[in-house]
Amino acid sequence: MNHSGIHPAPLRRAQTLAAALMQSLGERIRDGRLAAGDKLPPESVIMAEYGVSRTVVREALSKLQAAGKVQTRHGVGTFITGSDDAAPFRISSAQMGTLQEVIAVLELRIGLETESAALAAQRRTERNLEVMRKVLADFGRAVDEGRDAVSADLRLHLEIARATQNAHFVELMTTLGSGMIPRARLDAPAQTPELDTSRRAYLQRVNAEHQSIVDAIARQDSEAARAAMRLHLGNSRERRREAAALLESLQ
Amino acid sequence: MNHSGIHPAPLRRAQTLAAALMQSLGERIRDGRLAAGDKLPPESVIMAEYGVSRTVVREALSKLQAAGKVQTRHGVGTFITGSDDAAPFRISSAQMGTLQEVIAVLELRIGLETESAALAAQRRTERNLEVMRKVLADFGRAVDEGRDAVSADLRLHLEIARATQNAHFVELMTTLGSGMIPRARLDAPAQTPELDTSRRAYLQRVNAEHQSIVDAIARQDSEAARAAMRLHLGNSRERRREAAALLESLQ
DNA sequence: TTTCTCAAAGTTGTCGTACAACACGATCAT
DNA sequence: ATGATCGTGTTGTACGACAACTTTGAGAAA
Repeated sequence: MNHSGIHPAPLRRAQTLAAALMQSLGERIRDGRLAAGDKLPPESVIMAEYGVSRTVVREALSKLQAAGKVQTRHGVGTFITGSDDAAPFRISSAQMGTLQEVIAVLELRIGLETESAALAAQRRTERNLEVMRKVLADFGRAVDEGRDAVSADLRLHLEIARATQNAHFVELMTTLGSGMIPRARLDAPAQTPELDTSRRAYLQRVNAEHQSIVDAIARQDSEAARAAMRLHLGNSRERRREAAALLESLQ
Repeated sequence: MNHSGIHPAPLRRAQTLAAALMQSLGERIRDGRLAAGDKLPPESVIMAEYGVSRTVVREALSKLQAAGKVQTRHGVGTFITGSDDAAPFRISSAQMGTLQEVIAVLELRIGLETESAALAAQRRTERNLEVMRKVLADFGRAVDEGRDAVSADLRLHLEIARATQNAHFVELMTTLGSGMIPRARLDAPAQTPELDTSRRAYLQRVNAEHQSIVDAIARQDSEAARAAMRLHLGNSRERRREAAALLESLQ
């Protein structure tokens, strides 16, 4: 069982082995350890390196292929595609399966949206403010009536992006948001009364945080807006952690 | 060999059976014959319908999954995901034509990369540092020898993104970076001696800023790293403005 | 009756083996 | 020297088996 060289990281199990392997190989590519045009090791070698079956290797390669990162030629091998100038950034909701992934995206949003909030405070129009306040009300109503509040949440963050008057923030936020929507059921009305009251309390805290962000933007205090947004997303990250731990304990 | 029902189109062989099957299933989804939320038939049924092995079916489903069109739940089934074709985020170099556009992207980068630098300071490995220092040296050499320094610039920013250990930062930075490269000629050796000395001075200031970012990351001072990065990108924005004004006056 | 337990069935995840199809380089016959 | 042929390495497909996970429902316990 001599793997000849450095054994790769032992594949933190994401959801399936294939997904984990895809992630690992994807990192190798991003890192530059595997450059454009390079030939990947044969499937048999990858099998040995990671200690998985060929089924798993092939599924991982298949996903990378679908993602446009590699290209396979029958009887020859698999090659890294030379990032054809346009390497579009996208996040599929499938990737948001694990808590790790959700947190990773939140980290990105912290960077993006704190700046977004600060710029919004400087540049928001009255119209932007109107929309924000309307969405804020929608959110509160959704919470009271036990409806799904994720959509209103997303709309608020999108409107803040719009208020920067910089189209890139809006586009990027849209891309990131599309991955959030399918998680709606997680935030949907809970089954038991205890969970439901806890959910309401949770959503009301979220709403209060939203309120203070909008307030800061309204009075054009960009540093306060930045801080409020960072607090909000940081709290979201912690709440995710706690929710995951809670679900774990209920199991 | 009675497939019991309507035999689907006999799979015009695209390249591989799996690819053909993926295409066929993808059409069913787009057609609306399979709507969002629907459950696909079990793999065993698809095998029978198309007369292919489970290997092929699984590879096809795997590709659809990677494309975000379906989602599989272990022990339950495969389901159509509600139109996840959310527009991917991309920036074409063609968009970077006007000064306004360049500045808009820089604003985005300020948000993204200040956070990136802060996280990098907390999480960077020794290997990350090595690469950063090497790239820093490359940059300096390129400046001295009058070569193009944009590529080294990009590589440094990419390595900082890598040091966050969060793949999304790398992916996004790669996307943003692909739009920067074609601007190389602007930073290429100038024609006249006066412009050349000014260019050198400019690039040496950039290098100094890079140095202080890397220093902060090296000593794991995340707030300093954040500030240094913000300073760097903010200065870049101003330098762009000045350069544009200069070119304008020479016109 | 109601609730809980758990056993069974249905489905996807992984493994292993075998062979077919393809590409490429080396070898051999002419 | 040249061309055909074979061998080897690699990916594509098939089949069978079992593990892991969910859901459901039947039976046991309250």
